[in-house]
Amino acid sequence: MADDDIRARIQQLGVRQQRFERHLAKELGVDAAGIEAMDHLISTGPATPTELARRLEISTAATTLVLNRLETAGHIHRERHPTDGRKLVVTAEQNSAELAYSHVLPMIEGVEQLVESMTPEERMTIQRFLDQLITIYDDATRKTHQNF
Amino acid sequence: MADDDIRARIQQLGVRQQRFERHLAKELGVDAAGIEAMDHLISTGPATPTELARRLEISTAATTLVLNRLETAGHIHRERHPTDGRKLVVTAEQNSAELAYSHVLPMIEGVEQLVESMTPEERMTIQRFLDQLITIYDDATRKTHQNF
DNA sequence: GATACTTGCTAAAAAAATTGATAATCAAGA
DNA sequence: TCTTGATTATCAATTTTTTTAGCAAGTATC
Repeated sequence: MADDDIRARIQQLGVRQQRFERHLAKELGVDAAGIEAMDHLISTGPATPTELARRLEISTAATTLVLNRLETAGHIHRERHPTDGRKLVVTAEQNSAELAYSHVLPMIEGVEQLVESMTPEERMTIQRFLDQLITIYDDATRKTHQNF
Repeated sequence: MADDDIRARIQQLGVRQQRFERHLAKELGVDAAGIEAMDHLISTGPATPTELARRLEISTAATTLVLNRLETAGHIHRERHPTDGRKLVVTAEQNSAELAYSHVLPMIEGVEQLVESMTPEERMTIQRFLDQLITIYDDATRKTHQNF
């Protein structure tokens, strides 16, 4: 019976995450795809448009438009790749990165405090739980694909 | 330091959830909004368009279009509200509900097994963790709103 | 060096959302 | 009762964002 409670909470968490992303997007004046791109650029560093397309799971054509919007807004800039002339390197502007980070900070600090408030055993429990949950979603996403 | 690991996992979970939803949408031939609407109708029973709009966090006009698409595809039907002539009652078709459920089943069973494999203490830890996490996201989403 | 692949972009079209307006209904109060 | 104001679902027009298809430039492989 507790399964249902936990599953309901997992779903609710997903709802909140999406809501937070949309909120962030509105707050910063960019669209949701732009937020995800910025997030990737900030947390993993510069990337090429194709890498971003894979990360956002949209076409490279759509990525071009996302980057156009971000560039127009002054949030990123594109440079030529030093060795591969076909590629570009997309980098988040310092100012925009800091602005975005400042908006995400409350969430980060909240999680930080929450994790710190737990015992090492609890942390391990949570970590294992999350890992297995991710695997479950991955498996479930592949499952029906394989009917072909 | 473990905070970062856990936060990364939380984010990854969100990515998988969205991916699963899109996968489901493609699998069933409806859009993501339609999936969420069906989910609500199946798990909480019939609802009015306005209720669905609130749940999906889109306008009632957009909801009308979502319902049109679902109705055309034979996944739902609309009836007049018994007491309030302005309202409609949207109900999921039995066949579609079962079909949708069968596609979500692998995920549900996975979570079920995962929860069953844990001790009562671990379950409580997870539950508290998820509850607090939801609260953190809610707070973070409100935060910058209140700059006005 | 010729051929095939990769990369990022453009253009046209499709998909889906928003905003604003409208018709029908309800709820209260004069 | 009737009228005023609010609510509900829809429609129409516009905007936003994505996809598909195709292309030009660069790279790699043979």
